[in-house]
Amino acid sequence: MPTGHILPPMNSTKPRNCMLSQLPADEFAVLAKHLVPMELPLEKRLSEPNQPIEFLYFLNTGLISTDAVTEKGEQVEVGLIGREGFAGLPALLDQPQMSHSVIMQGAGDGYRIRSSVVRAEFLKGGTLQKLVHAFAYLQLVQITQSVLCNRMHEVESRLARWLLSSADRMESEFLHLTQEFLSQMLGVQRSTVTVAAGDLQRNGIIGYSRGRIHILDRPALTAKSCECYGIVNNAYNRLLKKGDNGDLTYNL
Amino acid sequence: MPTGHILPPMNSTKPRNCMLSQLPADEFAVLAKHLVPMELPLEKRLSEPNQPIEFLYFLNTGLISTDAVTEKGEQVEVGLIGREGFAGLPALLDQPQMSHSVIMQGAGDGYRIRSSVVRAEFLKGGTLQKLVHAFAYLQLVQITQSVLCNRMHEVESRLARWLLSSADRMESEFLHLTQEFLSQMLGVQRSTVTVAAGDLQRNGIIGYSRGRIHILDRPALTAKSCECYGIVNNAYNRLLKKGDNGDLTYNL
DNA sequence: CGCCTTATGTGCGGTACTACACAGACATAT
DNA sequence: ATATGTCTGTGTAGTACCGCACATAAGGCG
Repeated sequence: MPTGHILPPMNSTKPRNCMLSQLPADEFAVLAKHLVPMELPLEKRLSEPNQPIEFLYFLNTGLISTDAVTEKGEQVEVGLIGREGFAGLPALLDQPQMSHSVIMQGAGDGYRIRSSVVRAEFLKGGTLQKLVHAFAYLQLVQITQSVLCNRMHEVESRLARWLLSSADRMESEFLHLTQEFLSQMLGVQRSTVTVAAGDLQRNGIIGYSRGRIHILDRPALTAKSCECYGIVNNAYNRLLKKGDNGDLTYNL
Repeated sequence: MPTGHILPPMNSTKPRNCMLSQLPADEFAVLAKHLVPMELPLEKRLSEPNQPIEFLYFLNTGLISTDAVTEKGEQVEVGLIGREGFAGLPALLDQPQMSHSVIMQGAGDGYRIRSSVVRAEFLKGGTLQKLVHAFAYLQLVQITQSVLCNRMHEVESRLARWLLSSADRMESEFLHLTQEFLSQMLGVQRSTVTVAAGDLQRNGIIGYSRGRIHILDRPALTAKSCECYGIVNNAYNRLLKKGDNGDLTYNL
């Protein structure tokens, strides 16, 4: 039953990553041998655009951001990943690369594992496959909604949506990001973020200073966000259940 | 060897849909019993937002557009599907719905099939699963790039990208769409499309009249498009090979 | 403490669109 | 031939954001 003992540092505790923790013992055992626990500091890059995806990353804490990039250096965030998932989905689809950069957007820790190991287990069709499919669906919903959102909704709404989603995945109302960083995620000018964030600040909805953001009034922030937040959030709530003990599990 | 004989109307010919045609005989036989051939006229709706996805659609000819929608009626296209794939991917991930509307954007024909049938076969892990993974990857690349494109690139480039992609999937330089329709796909005003398309027309790059668009100068149109076209196109070319006989096959 | 770096605020001209209105061109039905 | 609907062109006012420049503030560190 207690499977975590295989892992050196997180000894005798189950991974907080909810895909790993939800695996039956036999499936987990296969992966556990290859999981390398590690700290994942802010802005650590997990994979580079158009480079082979050698490793997957399963978070216990923290937040991963995947960003589409162009050669010109244009960059926009397309997805957020917390402990409900992992980075490197294309590798499981047998595709070694993507024009993405994947980066830690909230400091935390997790496991690195060679993608070929997970892929082999994924193809066997057990619980892991079910979990991956559910996670892939959530990513799909998220990215899809971002296509529409980036086209139709204005900066302040997108900022609100983005702060809420990040806080949800991080399970924390405190985020560490500068306006410069935010502007890259949202794909707007830094000074545009200043204006939008300043407005939220003046209304007491968020507080921030030098890269430390604190969500003060979540209902008000939700009201400022576009409906994209609700649509994506509903999908997460449909697929994931959070227990009183802090466990997060997929409804399979 | 000749598997098509199971199908009433397309008798003794293999489906042009390249996922179906590439299946080994035994896998195809399982699906073939349930495939319902049908004409798919322009603007036929294949699934409605937030409704159960009961059927998948595999095209032989024509073009499917998937669009993200909001309750307000905002709408933007997120993906194009031709005979290299099918509509209804979320159903294979065991998720019955999506806030998408799926519509025929180029008239054609194909097969309808109950999603549960395909899902059962998909989970067995044969060739079908490989094909679905490859197709899912292509959709992912496409959608992801659209997130960035919608944020960063201006209408004329997006229009050019979009015309090229549609023509690629349709395998035809003639498209049937009004500017009204185009404006919904691109998420801009109809009159904005008039201006952008008028510019392309004046430069002899495309010709159009009352919903009939003809690509006249593909190199010039490519030059007008943003690099998103190239990025997505490269992914298609990596994964799909087109034979001299018109066959389209995935490199598995 | 003063200095330097990093983060944030603010202003200003320019632009790519929006929102809306209306007119002309063409297509089809009566 | 006339009517009716559909598609396309054009103009005008307004706005959200860009692009850039520069000012201010807030730690970090000697």
